[in-house]
Amino acid sequence: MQDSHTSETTQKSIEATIVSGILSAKIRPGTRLGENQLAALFGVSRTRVREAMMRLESRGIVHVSPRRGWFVVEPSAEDAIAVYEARRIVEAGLLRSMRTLTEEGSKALDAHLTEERNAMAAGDRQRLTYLMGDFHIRIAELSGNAIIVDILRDLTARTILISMLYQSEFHAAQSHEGHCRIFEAMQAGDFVRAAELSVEHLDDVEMGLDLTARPDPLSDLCNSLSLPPRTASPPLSP
Amino acid sequence: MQDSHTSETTQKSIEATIVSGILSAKIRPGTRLGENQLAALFGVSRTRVREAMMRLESRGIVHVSPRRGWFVVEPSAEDAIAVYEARRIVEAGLLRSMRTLTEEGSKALDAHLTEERNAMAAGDRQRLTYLMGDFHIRIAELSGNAIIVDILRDLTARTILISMLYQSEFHAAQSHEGHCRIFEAMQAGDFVRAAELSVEHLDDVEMGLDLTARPDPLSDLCNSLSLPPRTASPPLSP
DNA sequence: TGTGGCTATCTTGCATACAAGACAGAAAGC
DNA sequence: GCTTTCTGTCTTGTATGCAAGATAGCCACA
Repeated sequence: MQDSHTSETTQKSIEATIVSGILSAKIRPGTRLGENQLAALFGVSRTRVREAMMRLESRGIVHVSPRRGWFVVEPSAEDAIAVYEARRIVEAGLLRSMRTLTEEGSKALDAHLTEERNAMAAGDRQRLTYLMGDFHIRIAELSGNAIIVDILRDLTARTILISMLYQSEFHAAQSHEGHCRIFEAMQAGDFVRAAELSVEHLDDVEMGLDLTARPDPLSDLCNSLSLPPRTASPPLSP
Repeated sequence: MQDSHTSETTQKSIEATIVSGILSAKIRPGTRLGENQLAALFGVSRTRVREAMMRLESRGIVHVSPRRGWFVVEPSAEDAIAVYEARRIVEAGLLRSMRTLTEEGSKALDAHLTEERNAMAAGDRQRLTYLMGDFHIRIAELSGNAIIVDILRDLTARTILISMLYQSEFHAAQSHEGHCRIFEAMQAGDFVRAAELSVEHLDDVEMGLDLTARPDPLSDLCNSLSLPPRTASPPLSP
């Protein structure tokens, strides 16, 4: 699910690969997604790449600058606020709609929180970013409602892009603590409390952002100079 | 916004036209959307039609049957349940997140409810279907959150498709009454109550569906025989 | 009369070709 | 040295061509 070019290039693998790359913080906001590069990477023609880009655009993941190229979105401060507001609405509504936490669900969340702890102990920041977002998707999966899962996956992807732009430092321990408290409320069957905690948790994370910072203080520069982004792994190299 | 081929064929007009057609119940579920037909209708090449179809597919509005064609989705009974559940989650979360109802918002909703009454008096069922769905979108617009508006628009489109498949008769008066009660709660500033009423309203509508009915008892037949659907206006004729 | 298979036609899937615009870098002028 | 302009290159935008598959209708045949 996370390597680029499998032998069988299925219909939506380009789309899924890019979203997966964002969710695991391997693709930065503003990353250029050239049709030719992607076509070569996946061994297909530009046509199919464009179709994937169109779908991703309708999901709010990429945007096109006419005759310049496709870019992973760089959410503005207003966008960031809207995304967090949307997440509060959907996640609180979701938790409030829940009635029971199944045994499997409890185990799944427990295992997830253990993974979070392991990643924290290992200092694996990229994996941690992925897990912190995935927790909320896991909760959506408990509901069994694929529509909500899709919505939250896309919102989480945008959240990760936002955090890469505006989050000066990563309070992983605090987020993990928030997740644990939400889980405890769910285990206690108090889904109203879980919803409230979830809203507070999202408020906390949003408050930790520096939304006064320009979205692209020097990532623009990097792109202009055709330099790779300032992280360990280059965006889409095989 | 509702006629097919304007002189300026903008980037997303195909997409918007089809969604608009569904929202106003002019396009039935299962309607075949031939690439060639749409291309001719909009005066563009199949390429752009395909791009619009791709975006609509990612929004859950159409689906493709390989080498057979594009079709407006015919939600299954399970899909219908998931859509209503998702709407309850999002709309209840939305209303609970609201704090005030502005003067403009109150006027907009009031005007909308008047339109509903007018359409009921005129017996304009198609317009009524549109308005009944649009009420919920209007509420989303009050929040000023474009993400939530988009989500609810797509869910509403699917809701209308569901009602065309499973709703034996249309209790417009009952729905209108529900909308009025939600509006009253909002005017009173009681958004928790408004959220509860919204959930009940959606429950009522869902209960009015006959989900045991097969999704396509004879619309399949109509398509197979290349007959127009059994409504007044043919799906996409100019 | 019913049934099986064949073919003609129509559909989408996918690649490619060409056009138009944006950008970078060089060259020219001041 | 600085600015301006021009041109080559690279990008996406769009149409078109061809191939593969699905379907319908016809024909042969039992």
